[in-house]
Amino acid sequence: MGRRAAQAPGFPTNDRVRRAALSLFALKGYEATGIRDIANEAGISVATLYNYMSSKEDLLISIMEEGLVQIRDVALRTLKDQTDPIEQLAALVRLHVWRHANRRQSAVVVDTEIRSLSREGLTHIISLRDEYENIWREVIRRGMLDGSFDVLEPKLVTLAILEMCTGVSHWFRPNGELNLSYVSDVFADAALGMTRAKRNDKPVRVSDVSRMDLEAIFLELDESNSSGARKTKSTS
Amino acid sequence: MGRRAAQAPGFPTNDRVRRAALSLFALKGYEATGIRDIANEAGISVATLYNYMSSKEDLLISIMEEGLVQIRDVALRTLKDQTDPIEQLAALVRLHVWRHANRRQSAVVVDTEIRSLSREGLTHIISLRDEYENIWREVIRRGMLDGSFDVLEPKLVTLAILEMCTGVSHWFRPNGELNLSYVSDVFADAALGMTRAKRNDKPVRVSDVSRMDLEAIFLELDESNSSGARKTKSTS
DNA sequence: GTCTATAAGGTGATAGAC
DNA sequence: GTCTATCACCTTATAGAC
Repeated sequence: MGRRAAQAPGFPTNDRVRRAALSLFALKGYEATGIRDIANEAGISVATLYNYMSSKEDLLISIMEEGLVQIRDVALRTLKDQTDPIEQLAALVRLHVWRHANRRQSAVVVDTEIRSLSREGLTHIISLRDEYENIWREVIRRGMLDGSFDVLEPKLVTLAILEMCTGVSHWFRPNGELNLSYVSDVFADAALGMTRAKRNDKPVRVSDVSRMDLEAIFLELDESNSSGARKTKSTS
Repeated sequence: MGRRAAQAPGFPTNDRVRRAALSLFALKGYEATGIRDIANEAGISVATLYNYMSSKEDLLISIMEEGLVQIRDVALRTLKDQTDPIEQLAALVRLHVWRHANRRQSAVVVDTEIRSLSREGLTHIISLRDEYENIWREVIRRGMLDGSFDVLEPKLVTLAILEMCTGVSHWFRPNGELNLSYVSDVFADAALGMTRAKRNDKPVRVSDVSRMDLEAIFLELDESNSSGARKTKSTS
């Protein structure tokens, strides 16, 4: 794997630890990442590392929690601006795709490391994930009731759309040739097709729904979060 | 994690090792699985285990290879029976969903342990996966040319459909309340919606395409494979 | 807050007897 | 083919000095 240069100092140690763990967990996986790797990447010793976390698993839990809470809150906030299920579904798809592309590390850890959790943390994370999934389910359900969507099985289609969008994190590269705004259009259009979205008996395409400034939405959230910054370990 | 009972004997040791590794890799992940776990699950000692594999990673590679070769071959064989891209896409979706539900362990390992491979095995596995993806891409491409499909970006939509179907392995339970044949219908319908599949200018639903006996297809393959059984380690 | 040193046990893999 | 015993190293986590 080779020795990586420690991250640039200047950031508080607390942040450096989180970033180090996040990038290593995303790259190699939680099990394959040792606490020496984390300490080294953060530029501190193993003993010092334990001043910023209570255990390796607690660090994982807090990283996953942050990611899930963030996307859940963004989703809830965004849905308040719209009432049309078609607009809402397109917005959810864009948000989810954006996050899985531009916050890839966080998304990957949330998506793949659930199996590394042991009971205590597991129930907590699962319940957060369920909250987020229920937001989607509710939009699909309402769209079926008002005739916007026509699907065989709302529950399954919800999962299908979610998995489809989650997959973006597997191949999207921030500096690649694909434009993220375009990618999120393609996926929103796919979701509208999957649900057979219709307005006035006419199929709806992505060009028929309004767009949104994803960058701004997540930026706003980043700011409102960093003011009340969460800690991994309560320091006395 | 607790001590699991070793698998019933009767099967050749070679098979028991493969089954043990497969189920443990799928359950806990490759990194979290020790060679002692595998040996214990297979009912042999660690030293004996090394008579049936050359290394833990080689065992992983051979498991992933088997899974990928199998689904690739099933896909190729099935496509030969049909020429209509719409029928072909529905068939691919059904096969992929079926496999990710009924051969869940194999599918999960193939989908999640790519990052555990180191160069040597990685290139081999990636090229197999690319072969399989290209089968899908070609079907979508042909469907676009003959007017069956209408998508914004064939490459992205191919990935989207694949990821959507792959997700089935995350929640499907063989003895749960969902009927697999129904699930594969829902997903085939979703894929037809995503691609805006049309025949004679009318949207195609899953009820408009022919079904197939998935059970029989995979059974046939199991049999043709077990005759020329692959070995993990060449025994002198 | 940060370090060096170390505890206590797990890791993949092998030697050599039977 | 299968085993017991062992190697060299790595793992998470902590004690105690500064």
